[in-house]
Amino acid sequence: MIPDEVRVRFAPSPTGFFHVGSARTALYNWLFARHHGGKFIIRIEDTDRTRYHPEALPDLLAGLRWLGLCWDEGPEVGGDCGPYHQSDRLDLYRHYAEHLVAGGVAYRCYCRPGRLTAMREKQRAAGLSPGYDRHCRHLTSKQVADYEAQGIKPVVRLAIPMAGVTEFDDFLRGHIVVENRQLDDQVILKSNGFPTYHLAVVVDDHLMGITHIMRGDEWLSSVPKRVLLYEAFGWTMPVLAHLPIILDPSGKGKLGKRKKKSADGQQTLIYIHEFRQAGYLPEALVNFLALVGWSYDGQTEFFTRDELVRYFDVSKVSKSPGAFSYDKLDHTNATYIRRLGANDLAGRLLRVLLRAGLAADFSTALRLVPLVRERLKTLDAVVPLVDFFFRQEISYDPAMLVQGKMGRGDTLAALRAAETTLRAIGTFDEEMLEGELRSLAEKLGLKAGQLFGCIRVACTGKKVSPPLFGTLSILGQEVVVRRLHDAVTRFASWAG
RNA sequence: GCCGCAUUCGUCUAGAGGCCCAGGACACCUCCCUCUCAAGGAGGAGAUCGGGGGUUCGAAUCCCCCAUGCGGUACCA
Repeated sequence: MIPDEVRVRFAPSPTGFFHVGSARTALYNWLFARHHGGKFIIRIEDTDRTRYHPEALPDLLAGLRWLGLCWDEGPEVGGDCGPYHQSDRLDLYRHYAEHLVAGGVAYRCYCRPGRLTAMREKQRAAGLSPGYDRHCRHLTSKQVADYEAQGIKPVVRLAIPMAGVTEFDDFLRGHIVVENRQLDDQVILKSNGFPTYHLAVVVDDHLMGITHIMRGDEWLSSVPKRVLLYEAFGWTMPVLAHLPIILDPSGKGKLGKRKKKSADGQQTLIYIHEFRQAGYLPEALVNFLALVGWSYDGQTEFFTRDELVRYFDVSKVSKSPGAFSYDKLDHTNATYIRRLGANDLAGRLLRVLLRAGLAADFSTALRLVPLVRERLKTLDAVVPLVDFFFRQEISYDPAMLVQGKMGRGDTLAALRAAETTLRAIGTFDEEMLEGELRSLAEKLGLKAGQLFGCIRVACTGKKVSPPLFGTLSILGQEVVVRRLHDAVTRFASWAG
């Protein structure tokens, strides 16, 4: 089952941004390769010139690198089986297509697109399965000469046997049998000289020595055509495993290629660069993605990359599609954030803060870490949580200063007392602050929460903030006193 | 329409004839902790294993039928 050297590939088509569903497929291939000490190859399937998107390839490679899915052969790294762009391998496909035509397994077809659409419409109207009517399968040499004389550029079609069955084994789904009459005489070489997917993939997988193919379920029904090609070439087919697709959070449809709102109106992220920008850790995304469709023991939820490599087993991949749960991703991400070392987290947060235009520095970021670490689902979430540390002015509705069961007079008195107390305090560390403010609350006849809430709003402009004493301590006496003073004046004029 | 694949708590899944009146995780609820929000701790609710037939002493696990969902049916991948 496992040959001397395992070679797997991830073969995306550069038609759009790197999608999280593709990323999972890439991940499984990568894990499989690493698990078996084999090679992970990237091949770019750019045979559809009409759907080609120039930003797709850079986005893909950046995404793979971000996720840590390094490849052994492929774009930018080269390898012995190149080129790794199908558009650079056109001669190869033509050669093999020609070989098939010569062997009678394929034939040239001169039908024009108009005739084909009309034919399909008629078939559909008649309640038949649409399919090529094999008009050109047995042309006389005179007919061919006529078409050629008219300058029609032919396509090459695979001549599917008229009867019998094609069978194959899928590592996950078992033995599958399809009747040949269900199969169409698929185009394998387009009139522009480009191959279609079916030919290119077979030729490349063979030439590149691919031993195992793991790809999305949507390809399962095209396998018989490939079996026929392998047979025609006399090549042995790699081991196939068709992976279940990833569904959107509702579990109803495929996680879309396009950005759309989920049922609850939340923005859903689907491209890898979006997860990156939103502050997900690549290691968390990898951990999460590994578990959509695969499980180790049904118990373990967190795996280091090495553990993933060690434990990954394709035979334990689920057969049924799974919904993408953003809640679970957030949970995984939050857990990874909590486990990060302080310096590491500080560095990552610093980048986010700077990107948000806040004048942060590393040492402040490091001091912030213990205050925010347990409160972040994503790195970006740090911005609204701590922005007040880096702003000169904060703004808020003075009404927020009034805490539950407090009147305006109480509030004003509390703010004034807090200002006085904190102005007079000697050391501005957490312990001292807590002691002073607790006794102040007592003196004022307030619950600790009431006083603290009041100060919180005055100093952060928010009802929710990191723990108060740590926050005040980092803010520093000068800023805290100033903000309390501002609060007193603002509140006085607002309460009028 | 035709063909193929799939179907265990809302979601991700464990489960490969008795260990399962189905286990874990997310989400949800309650309580504890508590300066807010989190995190953490302790509990709770939630699946007659899509439905119906078999096989068997015994089925979520094997077989058949049906239903539903998804995918394919392109000079797209």
